[in-house]
Amino acid sequence: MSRYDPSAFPPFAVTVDLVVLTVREHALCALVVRRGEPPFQGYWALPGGFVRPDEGLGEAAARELAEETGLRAQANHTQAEAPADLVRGERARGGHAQGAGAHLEQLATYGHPQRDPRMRVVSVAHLALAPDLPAPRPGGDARSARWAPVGELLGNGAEGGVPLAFDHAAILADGVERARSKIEYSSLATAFCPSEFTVGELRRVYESVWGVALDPRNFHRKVTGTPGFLVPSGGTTTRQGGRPAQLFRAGGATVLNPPMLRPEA
Amino acid sequence: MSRYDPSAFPPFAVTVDLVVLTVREHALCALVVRRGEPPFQGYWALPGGFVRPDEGLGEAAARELAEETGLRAQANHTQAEAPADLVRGERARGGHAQGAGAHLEQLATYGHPQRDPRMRVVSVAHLALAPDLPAPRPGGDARSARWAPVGELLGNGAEGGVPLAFDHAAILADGVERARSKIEYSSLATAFCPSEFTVGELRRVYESVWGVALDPRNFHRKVTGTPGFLVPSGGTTTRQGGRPAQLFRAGGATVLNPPMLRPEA
DNA sequence: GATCCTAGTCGTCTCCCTGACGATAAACAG
DNA sequence: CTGTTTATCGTCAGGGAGACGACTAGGATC
Repeated sequence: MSRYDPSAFPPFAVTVDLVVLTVREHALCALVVRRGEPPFQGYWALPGGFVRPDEGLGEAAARELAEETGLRAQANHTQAEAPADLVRGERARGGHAQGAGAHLEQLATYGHPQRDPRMRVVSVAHLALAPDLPAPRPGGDARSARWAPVGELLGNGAEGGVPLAFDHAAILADGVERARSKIEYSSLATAFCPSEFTVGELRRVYESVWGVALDPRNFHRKVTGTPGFLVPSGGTTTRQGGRPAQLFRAGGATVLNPPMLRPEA
Repeated sequence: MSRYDPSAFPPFAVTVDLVVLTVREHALCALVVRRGEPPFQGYWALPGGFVRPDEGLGEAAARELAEETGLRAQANHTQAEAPADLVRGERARGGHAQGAGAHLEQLATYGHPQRDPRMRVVSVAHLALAPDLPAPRPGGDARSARWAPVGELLGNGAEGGVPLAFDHAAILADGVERARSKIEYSSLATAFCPSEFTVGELRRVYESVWGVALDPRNFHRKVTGTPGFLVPSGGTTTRQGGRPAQLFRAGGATVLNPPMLRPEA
């Protein structure tokens, strides 16, 4: 049989959906937008949209991310096409002032036949990690958008929390789990921080994403002892009440060996 | 703007491509089929095909896997729709006689606009791990198929090895890298083994996938000491020249904590 | 049958990482 | 000056992993 018959193929709609995560007020938050039309009118949903005929999947995700948040994506590793104009994560983190940058990577693809009641839609979900935005008003267009704590969306306890449209709760759960596991063995937690940050801020990122408390002394020893994870930027800060802290920026290392251990047992 | 306009959406073709890996003669091998028509006529390619209008992505991958190898897929964790008739990996490994079973999971999605010269094709790649098949003749239909060592396909040294069709070399590379990293922190290496196997056979799986030599004594201590990884089945074997080895089957554990460490530094 | 070879299994020793936690440093609030 | 808060440095014990010796139990060879 002809495996790629160009004339007779079942047509699908292809979209990208975004799990955009940030840490706000010691809580892991996701960007959600309110749907203005059926189906799921009035429900909160992940931002996303159609992939255009002439753009790649990562490009579409970066475009949607920029439209929703103004963040310039730094397309990152993983698979698929990496357009030449998007630098790879390893180089980007070091080079640019990443004030408006965010980590972006492909998450997974969701294509259940009935996931959209109107037609066959395959959605390539992407995961974006962003520092806390100075402008909490994300939506670029008229739809309302907000940062919602993921615990609120997924329902950490008994109830399922705020119901999300389509299968977006599952997508969000997968994205959160990916972020949780990935900061274990990569330096990705720095994507939640501004370009300069303290060890304490980085520790609060880990604590917020994992939902645990970490020992400040062991954490400090670990992150400053891992080669390439952090490089001191020279300055110090006096943000909150205590002793001024040394400022760091993300080093060149992308993988952490040995990894950060998530306490749990 | 209307994000999900059902009437005007750009149509895409959606396919699944399979990275099917096995270990044969102390080498990691991938299943490739020869293309009988243009483009890339005569090239080796990954098996795959169109997703049908009424089937999910995992279903399509399982169907293609069955068509090409006769393996019954055991759809595994990760995201996306898990049809009710496909058991999840954790339960399946324990329960069934897994003689004809293989691990199957979604890998990543590739959608560069020009990846197929004829039309816009988005391919949802899947990764399958199978034990060495008794019947080395995989193809179900007329096309020729073979198990090729991945080193041969990807060109571990200077040259790029056998050229693969489309972007299949990149997909294969991603699949191999996924397998290499995943056997570190999961019990997935047992998917390369028959239902009963020895510690030595499992060690040779790790050695073949990673391309390194492991200390038999430390490996034995590690795998037998990890709770839930292996359960003794009672029997022993006298395969090759040495002392008979104890037989095991895969235990219920899916994640390895602490992980197997891939020597490298 | 004695010997060699091969592969499997058990132990030991050391090093390094981690978790637990005490102690000191440097800011600010009263 | 004293208490509070956060940052940073040190110490100590336990566990896991690498290096490697030793023993076991089969077949092959002489």
